[in-house]
Amino acid sequence: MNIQIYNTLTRKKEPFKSIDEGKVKMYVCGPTVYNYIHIGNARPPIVFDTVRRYLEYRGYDVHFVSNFTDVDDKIIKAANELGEDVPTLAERFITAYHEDVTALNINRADQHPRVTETMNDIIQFVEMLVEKEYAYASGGDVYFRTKKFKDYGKLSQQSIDELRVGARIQVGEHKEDPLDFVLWKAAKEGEIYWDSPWGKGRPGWHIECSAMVKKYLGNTIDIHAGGQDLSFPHHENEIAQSEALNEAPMANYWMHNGYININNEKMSKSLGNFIMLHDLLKKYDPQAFRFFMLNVHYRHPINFTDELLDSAKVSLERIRTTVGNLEHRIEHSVDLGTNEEDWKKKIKHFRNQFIIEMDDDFNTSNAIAVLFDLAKEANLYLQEKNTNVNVLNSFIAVFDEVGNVLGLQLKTEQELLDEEVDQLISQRNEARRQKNYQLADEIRDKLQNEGILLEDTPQGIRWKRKS
RNA sequence: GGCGGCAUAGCCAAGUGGUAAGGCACGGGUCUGCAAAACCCUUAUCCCCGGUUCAAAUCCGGGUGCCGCCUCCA
Repeated sequence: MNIQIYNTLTRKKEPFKSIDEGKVKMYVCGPTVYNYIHIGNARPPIVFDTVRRYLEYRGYDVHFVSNFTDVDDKIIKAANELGEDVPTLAERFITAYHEDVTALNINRADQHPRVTETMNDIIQFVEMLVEKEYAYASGGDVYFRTKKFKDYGKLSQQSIDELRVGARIQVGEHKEDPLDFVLWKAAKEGEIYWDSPWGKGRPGWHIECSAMVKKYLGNTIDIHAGGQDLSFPHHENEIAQSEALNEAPMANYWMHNGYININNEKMSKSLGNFIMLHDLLKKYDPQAFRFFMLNVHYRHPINFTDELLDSAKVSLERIRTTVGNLEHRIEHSVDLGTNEEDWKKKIKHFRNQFIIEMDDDFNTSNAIAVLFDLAKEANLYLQEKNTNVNVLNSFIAVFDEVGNVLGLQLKTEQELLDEEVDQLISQRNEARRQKNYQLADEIRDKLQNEGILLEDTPQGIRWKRKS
């Protein structure tokens, strides 16, 4: 079996083969840090964190790099508006980004390079492009000579001629050709700047990724990923810059995730329907949000509504309840059931099925369906009078293993009850023994109001916190 | 105008040639002191019209509807 990846470059699923056996070099375009990220921005980190986890699960040593754009027009504008300087503002939102994304159980990249810390490499990169005549300085700016790069348009399947028809030169630009794009931008009066061979300025948007990929991962990497909207012009331009200079493919596999809509509308400033992840996470379980995102194949659009997120939360809860019930059974049962091997075989089947689904272009939707199948099987097992601790543990182990790959915490930590609650539960047990169901129900209601749900099982009481 | 995507049950969503996964919601049942959890049952002529094929949600042609990119928005 082999992992299949849908490659935007070829518009096909292809068997994944890494450049160096057992190793994967992967780059994901990161955020421009001028504000909190919105929920659409959260999709690439979630999706590609999951891809990374899966590749690691399959035994690859993954070198994962994701950048921060910490200086650009939007940041400068935001900083001006807030009366803050650019580095302070960027730093603030980088910190916020890490907080938000950590809540979603997204692992840190091996490197998170910033534009401002990669300035020498960027300048060098541009210089080399100028030397090769793929770039030219003009009026303090430097532009990429797009028509000189013959493969231009190969990622987005656009012909240069068609593009040229729609392109336009903005007033005040010094391009030779409308399709040329800026590599280095001269600073306006009062703007933050870095010195360069072309005067004071800052990098254009696309060049940073080319420079960072080269610096941290090399000329050709295995996977380059980002949101669908980045494929043109951002990734197209990255390819042009990098391949013009390196004379080697920039990445073997290009992966792009789909968009998120809000109530079936595109998120946009004009519609005023931006949802900041930061705000969402105050109200919702981050795990439920991650689950919600993974429940849809990464290349398909997702529609976000409160109802759908609620529904995802209930779905996730179903699996967690099963895992909780398995754990509860271990604590409250020493009975040894028979046919241990048969059950273990079944469990193994689900584990294999999970791998088959994920191998198929990271089909998390199907992988999650396997989790529900496993939950059903576990629930059936829990209905047996005698259960075997080893089987229970095997179930839990697979939930844990698979959950980890998806970045979902399925095991609930066992909290200790505080004394008061503990006492109430004892009182209720006593009341039930005496068939004083009125009192028993009163206590149950009281605890429910405090957010503690009681379930009577043949193996004794089980409680959980209301989520 | 160019490039591309999507249309599957009340809702969400897999499935890309062999006769429709999974979840949420709804209804019925079992279990329970009652619940909860769980299990069982029920629920789809796969947007329309043609065509190819023994066989199509799945391939081809033509419609209809929605959407994205081509404007530094993931």
